Amino acid sequence: MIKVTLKDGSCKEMKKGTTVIEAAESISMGLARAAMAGEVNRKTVDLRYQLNEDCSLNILTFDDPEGRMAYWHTTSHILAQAVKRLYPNAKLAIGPAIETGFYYDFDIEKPFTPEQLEDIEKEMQKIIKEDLPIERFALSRDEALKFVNEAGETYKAELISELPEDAEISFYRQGEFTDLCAGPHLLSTGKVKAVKLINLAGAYWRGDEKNKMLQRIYGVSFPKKSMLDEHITKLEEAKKRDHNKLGRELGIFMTSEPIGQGLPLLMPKGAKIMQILQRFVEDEEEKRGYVRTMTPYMAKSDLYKISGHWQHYRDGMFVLGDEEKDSEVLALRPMTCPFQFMIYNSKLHSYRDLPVRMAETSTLFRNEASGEMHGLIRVRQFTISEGHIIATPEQLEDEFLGAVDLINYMLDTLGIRDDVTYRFSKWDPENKEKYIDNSEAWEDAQAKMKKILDQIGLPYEEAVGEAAFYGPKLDIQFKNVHGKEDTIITVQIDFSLAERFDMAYIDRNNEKKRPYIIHRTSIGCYERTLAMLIEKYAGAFPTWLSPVQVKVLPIIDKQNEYAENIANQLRSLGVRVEVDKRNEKIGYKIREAQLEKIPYMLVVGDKEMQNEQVAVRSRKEGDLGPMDFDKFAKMITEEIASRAK
RNA sequence: GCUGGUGUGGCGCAGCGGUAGCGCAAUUGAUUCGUAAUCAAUAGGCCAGGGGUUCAAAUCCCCUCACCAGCUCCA
Repeated sequence: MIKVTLKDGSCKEMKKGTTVIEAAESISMGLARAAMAGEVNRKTVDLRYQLNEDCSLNILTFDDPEGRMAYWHTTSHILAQAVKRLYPNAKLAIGPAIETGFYYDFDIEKPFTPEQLEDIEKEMQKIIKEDLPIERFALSRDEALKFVNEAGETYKAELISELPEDAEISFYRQGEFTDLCAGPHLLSTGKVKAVKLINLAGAYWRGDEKNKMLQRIYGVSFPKKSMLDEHITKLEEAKKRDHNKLGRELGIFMTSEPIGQGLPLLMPKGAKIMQILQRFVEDEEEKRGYVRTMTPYMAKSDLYKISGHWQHYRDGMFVLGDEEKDSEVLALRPMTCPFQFMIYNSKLHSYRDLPVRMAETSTLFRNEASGEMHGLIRVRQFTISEGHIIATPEQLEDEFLGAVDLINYMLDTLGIRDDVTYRFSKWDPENKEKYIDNSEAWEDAQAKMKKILDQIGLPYEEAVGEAAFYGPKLDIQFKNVHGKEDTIITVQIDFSLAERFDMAYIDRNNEKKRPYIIHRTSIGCYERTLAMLIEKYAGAFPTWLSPVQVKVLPIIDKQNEYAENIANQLRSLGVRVEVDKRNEKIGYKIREAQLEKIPYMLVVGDKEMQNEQVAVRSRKEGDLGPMDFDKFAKMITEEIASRAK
């Protein structure tokens, strides 16, 4: 007998060799029905796993992330089985569970059509109905290779051949279908209930664009139909917040075919929000000791050759002129660093001058690949709250902390602190040609950064291979409505460009020293941040950010003059106001203002006119009733000044 | 850049070989009205652009451009 400690802390004696599912059955049949996988001594295991010694056991259900993963992973096998039944020539690549469901990659002569997707889904339903038991078996590496080669599964063979020679390789079989897989898996195909194939996409084998493009099918599944319906509704709701749709509907931005891809036009409302953000950032930077620069939008290739951008990012730059024919070529700037470095180098610096904090509201140009553009998130021209801190090694830590503090202040004020995650982006020592080659300096800079991050106590995730070519980064990540993560803000430690630009300061002992450089943004790229704010607030911005803060709605034209008067008084207080003088009923005017997501509507009729009042209607709370105008003016100006959320 | 999908009046869509339609918005007129849509009339489109097939193309084929999702990339 062995002792098994359960989740609630209780201890249960079981026979040696009891499987996880048997253990679950001994607890309750309900739990056994819901069981998707097990967790033994904190490691996720299959339901078929045998308990051979004293251990802790937790039964994972669909409510546990790992349980859900097992459920979705099994569904991906059902997908693969259905595809093999309908298209026996399809070759299997990989089919993992992901955060939002699962996918499977196939190599098939002709890409799938959406109609075929329906057929595949139907076949999956059949497989579920057949309730095929899922069996696990293991083979030696050689046996496994023989097995998949006989089946003609060349992608699987490639995967197996890279495993160590003594590896024991597991397979899962359901009916006529067998797949190489580490598991865990459910016990039979009938455990899967509601399935939906979501979309089709191309994906390179092993994520490398040099490899063949495979056909990827994404899907999701749930133990109950109602859960699937709920999930689909949620996806649809999220799409309604899509900045790319909402931003256009609300007249924030537009695109135009003759202007070109990745070149959005900010319309009056979008430009107003941008200006508000920009003033906010610039004022705050000034308070925190930054000086401003304004540097050229282009430079000779010579500059980028010094920085290394010409070598690393030539393809991503808009080059003006022909390198073959012209004696010199210019390029639109893809970043501001070398320009600010030139300003730094314009004089000799004492250690007493440092740190130098330079900021610029900087328009940049990057020739993103044609398939990359997305609304305001990935564009070819954008404006960034760029800046560089030149510091002595002793100052590095404090300056880094200061940069993070500024960022967190921005995130708090915008009300998005809880919507972001922090990523510590490191270099990839396996891929040296992507980076400045100095292993020692990399490890040193990363160690310094890690120390600072740990000291602040930010909950960060490490990401290998995400560093800039000149140094490690702290990236602030935001997930868009489609669940895709983008970097909005970044702080980088640069140990190498000071060398390339021969930047220096004179220390206490009258010796020339290399400074450290921190590349940082306050609010990131304005366009991207705007996109994020649209999605966060579903277009209903906090009052201080709203392009139109108040709409005055006269009930009939008799009150137009009073309405204008009210509007002008508010304008003189710095409030952004419009008056709706159209000959429409009040309900209609309210409806339109509400759809435009304007924070306050002021209804004015005879009663208000007589009493110097306004009937306030809040976008959030509806009719607030009549209020003295002065009181409303005080209320809204305070709300704006405090940047209330 | 790659895979797939989409492109029809300002917006949302229908039409898928036989003279371009609906809803909303817009404009004009009437209505002077108290918290999410007043009534009526009118106007608006070389069906993304170019080429081809056909007696005939929004509709079929080819190319280009743009938009969407995914992959790859992202200083």
